[in-house]
Amino acid sequence: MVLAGETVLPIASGQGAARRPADLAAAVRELEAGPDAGAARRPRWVWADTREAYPPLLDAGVRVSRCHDLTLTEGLLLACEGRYGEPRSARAAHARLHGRPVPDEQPSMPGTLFAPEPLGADAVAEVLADQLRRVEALPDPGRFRLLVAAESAGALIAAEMGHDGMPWRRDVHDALLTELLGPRPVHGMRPARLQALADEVAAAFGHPVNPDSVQQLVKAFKGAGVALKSTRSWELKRIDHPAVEPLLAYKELARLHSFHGWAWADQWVRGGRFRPEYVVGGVVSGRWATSGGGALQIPKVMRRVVVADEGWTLVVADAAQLEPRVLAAMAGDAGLARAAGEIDLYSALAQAFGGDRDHAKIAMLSAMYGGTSGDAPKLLAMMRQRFPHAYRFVEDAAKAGEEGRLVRSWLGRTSPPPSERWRELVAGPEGGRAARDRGRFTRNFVVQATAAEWALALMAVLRGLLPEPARLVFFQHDEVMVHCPLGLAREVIDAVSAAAEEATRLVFGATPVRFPMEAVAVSCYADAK
DNA sequence: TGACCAAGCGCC
DNA sequence: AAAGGGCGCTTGGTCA
Repeated sequence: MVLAGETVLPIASGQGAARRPADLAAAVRELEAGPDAGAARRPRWVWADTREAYPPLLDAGVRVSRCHDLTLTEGLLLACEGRYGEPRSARAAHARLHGRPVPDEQPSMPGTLFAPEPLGADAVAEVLADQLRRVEALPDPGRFRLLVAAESAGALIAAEMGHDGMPWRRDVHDALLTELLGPRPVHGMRPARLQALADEVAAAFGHPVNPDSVQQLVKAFKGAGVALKSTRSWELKRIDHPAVEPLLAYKELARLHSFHGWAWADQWVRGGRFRPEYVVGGVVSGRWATSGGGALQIPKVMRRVVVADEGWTLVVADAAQLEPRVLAAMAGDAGLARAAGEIDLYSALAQAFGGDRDHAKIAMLSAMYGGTSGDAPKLLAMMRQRFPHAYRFVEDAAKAGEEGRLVRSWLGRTSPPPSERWRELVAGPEGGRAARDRGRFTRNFVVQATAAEWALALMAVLRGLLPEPARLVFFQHDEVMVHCPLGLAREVIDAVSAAAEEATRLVFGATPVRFPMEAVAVSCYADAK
């Protein structure tokens, strides 16, 4: 079912002509809840961009069960086809289809002078048909279809989470800030506690220093006979000077104040809800990004501000050691898969290694991230010996990256090609360094991107299993949060486990690898761990 | 004055 | 506890 502007166009055969209902939202609601609307029979909505099409429906109280997002799909396809940089909007895709000049990528920001007419329903149907053809031409269309479905479901979920928002108690937030920083200052002033720490720093140096200025700090330490390469906190911790302690305290609190302080809450919290703007596929690996609100960087200390409504609860779940499990499943490494069949993967790994858990963890992370420092080389040799297939899998990805080739996730998300700049660097005297850097990136890409796919599948399945009026309200890479009435907690917790199993089956088929996802019901996010 | 970069650190 | 890949976001500082 195509939705373009105000037009609804059935594209399955024999379902009638395009129409422009007087009340679009009501028409969509009706089609979603049609007489024979079993879950599998509900329409799949095809539209240019979920970020534009869906929020008005949500505002009108309408939710859809599935969609095909042309823009997201175009991005996935272009990358896969080795055409990474080309504009990915549905409009651009349509222009290319007709051999017309392709419009520049145009973020639809408020205040843009030209808001182009939305693509017509026929054009949307044409782009869809073209995309479906291109998918079938890929080496593994089945997996890619799953990727498209999951990415599109993610777009629905992102819009819904932005609409519903995560519970955020402003009174608790204010109390926390006041406790740590002092009362809210008038605009532009430092909170009392921060000012006191800044004064302590100045006193330690014997002259005023702006603790927010790296330059001034380095100069001040130099004057005190301490040479510093940077003012990173771990470097500061190593030196002995009376300014260090108040400075470290200042840095931590100043960050809290400027990133997640009162001004942030004024902008992002309304009606007891924090409503971030998620960007699906905003990271090349397929992880989500945010375009405001910093939802993916909320400091742990802030978790006590996230409190369920009266009579409701928060079901919080995160996938344990997701990335090594993903590697085990992808590489088809029997030994690693056996370890990943256990709840605590690292302990199982340590047994297979004959070493301790910490070393097993370092070995695993080094393999996935390309670590070289400390004990990594020795532990990597062990990895290679014990888990040759898994080792080979990430080594191949790294080698591809070093040679400037593309790599793909399990479902077919494709890494960006190397830049011109990179090719120049690689040809130059310091070429080895640039090559190794890209190798580390592609090595990690195959794992991180596939982990993102699993998480997307998990959310898509979970969304379909949630009983009304439970809502997904937060997602952070491998962690989800559901807000629901207390009485539904058990059902939601079970839904999370079921969704993890189903996501694993969807993405990897039959595999001995387990993906444990333990959910807990808490009234406050801070109590979840 | 606005655009842009680097540093630094929060999250996974 | 960190290593290491990925990000967002703010501040200070530079440059046109």
